[in-house]
Amino acid sequence: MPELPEVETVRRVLEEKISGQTFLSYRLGTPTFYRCPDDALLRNLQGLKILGVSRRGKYLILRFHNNRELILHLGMSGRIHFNENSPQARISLYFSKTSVYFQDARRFGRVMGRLPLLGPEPLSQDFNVDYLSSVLKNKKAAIKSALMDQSIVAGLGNIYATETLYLAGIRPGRKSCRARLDEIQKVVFSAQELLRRSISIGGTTLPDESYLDPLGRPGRFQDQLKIYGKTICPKGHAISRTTRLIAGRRAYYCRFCQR
DNA sequence: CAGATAACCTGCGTGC
DNA sequence: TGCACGCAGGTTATCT
Repeated sequence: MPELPEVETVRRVLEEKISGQTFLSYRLGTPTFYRCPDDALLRNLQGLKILGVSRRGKYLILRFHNNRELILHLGMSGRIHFNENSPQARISLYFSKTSVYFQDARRFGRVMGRLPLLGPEPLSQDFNVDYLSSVLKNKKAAIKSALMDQSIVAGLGNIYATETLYLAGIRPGRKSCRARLDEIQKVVFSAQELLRRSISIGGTTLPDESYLDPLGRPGRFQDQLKIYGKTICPKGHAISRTTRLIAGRRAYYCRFCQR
């Protein structure tokens, strides 16, 4: 489900709903995430006031008093909501006035104490042509793999990497080191444009509705996708797919618009 | 050591 | 109807 714009949308709702409240207790589901949260980590946060909710890449950061943090990652199917009746929640967080439920069918979500090492935020000044070209120039891996590598840039997943490469006119399987400077400029610009526009309308909710914000609202960016999940590109060409897997999945692209 | 691949886990749609 | 199979927005451990 969730890439940067969706996580950012979740962050905004969460911050609005729980800032200033005290973290009272929690309950783990059975089974919980497949990488279980550290019980001591959660225990040690009890009684602390939550100051706000931040985001880094696809990670949510609950900021507590005393510089303490709780990191959430939604994985593929994770969803945050406030509905009382959710016995299947993998974890429930009880704050003084609000209960937060973390649902996650596939159990790939995570609750942890610290962030992993991440590349720059794609919407920050640090993500620019100089940076990206210096990283890509020595890499032979497919450019799509590079864009989805969270240690290179934090927040792009399958949907936004696919769309970015379409807008930049680059095939997903192209070797990173074979991207020209003007193309890398387009990658940076397109990714930022996509992410900004998507955030402004609540992210992407695909037809299966596996992403909804914490209040159950869908995003609207799916209407602006150019090739992800499509059979033809905006110019009417049939979409192709790579025979080889790239970053573990088949990559979709237009062989006329992308070189 | 970079890069590719397998594994983690559950649910849903498809085709036989 | 039942069942095997493929596929899904992600990360990470393990290979080559």
